[in-house]
Order: sequence, then C-alpha cells, then structure tokens
Amino acid sequence: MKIATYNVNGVNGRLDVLLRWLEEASPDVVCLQELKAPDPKFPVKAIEAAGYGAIWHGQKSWNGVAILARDREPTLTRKGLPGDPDDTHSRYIEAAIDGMVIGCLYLPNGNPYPGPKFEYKLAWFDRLTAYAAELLELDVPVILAGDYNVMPTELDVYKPERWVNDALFRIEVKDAYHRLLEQGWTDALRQLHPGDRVYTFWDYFRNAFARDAGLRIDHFLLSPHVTKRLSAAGVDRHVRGWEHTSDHAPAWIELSDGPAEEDQ
DNA sequence: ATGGCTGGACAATCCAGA
Repeated sequence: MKIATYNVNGVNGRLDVLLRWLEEASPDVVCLQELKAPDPKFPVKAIEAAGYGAIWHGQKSWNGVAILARDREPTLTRKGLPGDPDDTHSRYIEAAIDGMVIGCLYLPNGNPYPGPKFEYKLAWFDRLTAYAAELLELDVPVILAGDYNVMPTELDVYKPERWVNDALFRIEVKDAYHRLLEQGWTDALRQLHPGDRVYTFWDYFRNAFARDAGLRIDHFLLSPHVTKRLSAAGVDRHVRGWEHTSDHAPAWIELSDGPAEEDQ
C-alpha cells in the first residue's frame, strides 16, 4: 500500500500536474495540502475520473486539505483540529481507510518571526500534539501526514545557518516537533534514510531546484502499529521539475500488508 | 543578507507562501 502527501499549491491551478502524477505514481491514498479553493470549487469530477474518491476541507484563497483514496471513498472521521473553536483555517482533515486513521495536516508557516503568525503556529502545534496523544491512546494504526512547515534537523536544510531565525527552523518549532515524536511517533522518511539529504520543497526563487537548495518539511508520522509495516519511503522529486509545478514534490511511503500478515 | 518567484482575488496592486 502506497500513501503519499503532496502540497499541491493550488488544486485547480495545478490540476494538470496533480492528474499527471496520480496517473504515473498510482498511490493508494493521497493527502493534499494548500488546495487554495473553497469547497464548491474542489475539482471532484476530475479526481473521480482519475479513479479516486475524495473528502476535502477547503477555504477561499488559502489553506485547504483533502484526502484521496483509489477505487474507494475515504470515510471522514474529522474536519478541523480540536482545541480552538475560533480557528477558521482549513488545515486538518482525517479519514478511516483500510483499518487505519489517516490525518492530513497543513501546519501554519508562522513567518515572520517573531509575531502573531509565529504564535499561531506554536499554538496550532500544541493543539496537534494534544490531539496526537489521544490518537495514540486508541491503539490503532495512525498516520499523520502533511506539510509540517518544520525542518527537524540540520540535515533537512540546504544551508542551516541561513534559517536560524525563520519560523520553519526556530528552536521552539523544532522542539515542538521532537516533543510530538517523543509520544511514540516515527518519522518514516528519516527512519529509512537516516543519513541522507532528502528534500520535499524547493522555493521558486533563485533557481533553487536546479541548485538543490531544498528543505524537508513534508513528513509522515507513524504510530507503532504502522511503523512495523513500513517498507519504503521516498520523494518524487522529478515532479518538482515539471512545468507549472508546485514548489513541493510529492512524498510517499509504502506499507506491507495489514496486521493479519504481520502476525504470521 | 536580501530579493527573488508564483497564484489568487481583483481588476491595481496586495497578500501569503517558505
């Protein structure tokens, strides 16, 4: 089973790129971020024509998350992160698929630091961490996938010294990420590629992709049940080289078959 | 170090992204 996460940076503006990648990569489940579209503008017909069922949580202009599942309908289990009823951003959606809980998240960028956007990022992170603890208590397979807007270590940044005061690399944010991991989650890509530079984002400026001036900010966090099944992880970085593409590339993991086989 | 690029909402620039 192949599960992907992709910050598509505009689901309508880049629909051609999304469909091309779906056709090529054929993931079973896809977590999308940055739809940049309100609910009625989600391109559900094109996605269904490509063979995917979908649930989505959109918003005008910004944010927006969705979960796609090949040849089936994801079962919606949650829209929006608990902990703040006044939060209007569409940044979390969750589904039950194949006996797993799959949370798709778009953590706030938080720039500029310092400021209210940075404070919102930290508060959102705290809410995610509190909710993640509840998910672990369920003792079922859970995947929290998406754009975390944090480079966890220096290995995840092309030039760490340039980013020390950026909201994606501030110590408060890295600490929050590590506190989340300490609950018992596994960073799937880092688990299988402990020493490699594997980026998921290259900005549009200064020819960043050609220079490989990238960041690793899209992550899969796996609960213990899922970690046991992790067989591969990677990034479809060539997609970042396509015309009219997102500034992120799709990242993916592969899982071996479910608990029945694992117990043999 | 900074400014560079891109899309969306608008109908000229501004905002947000990372």
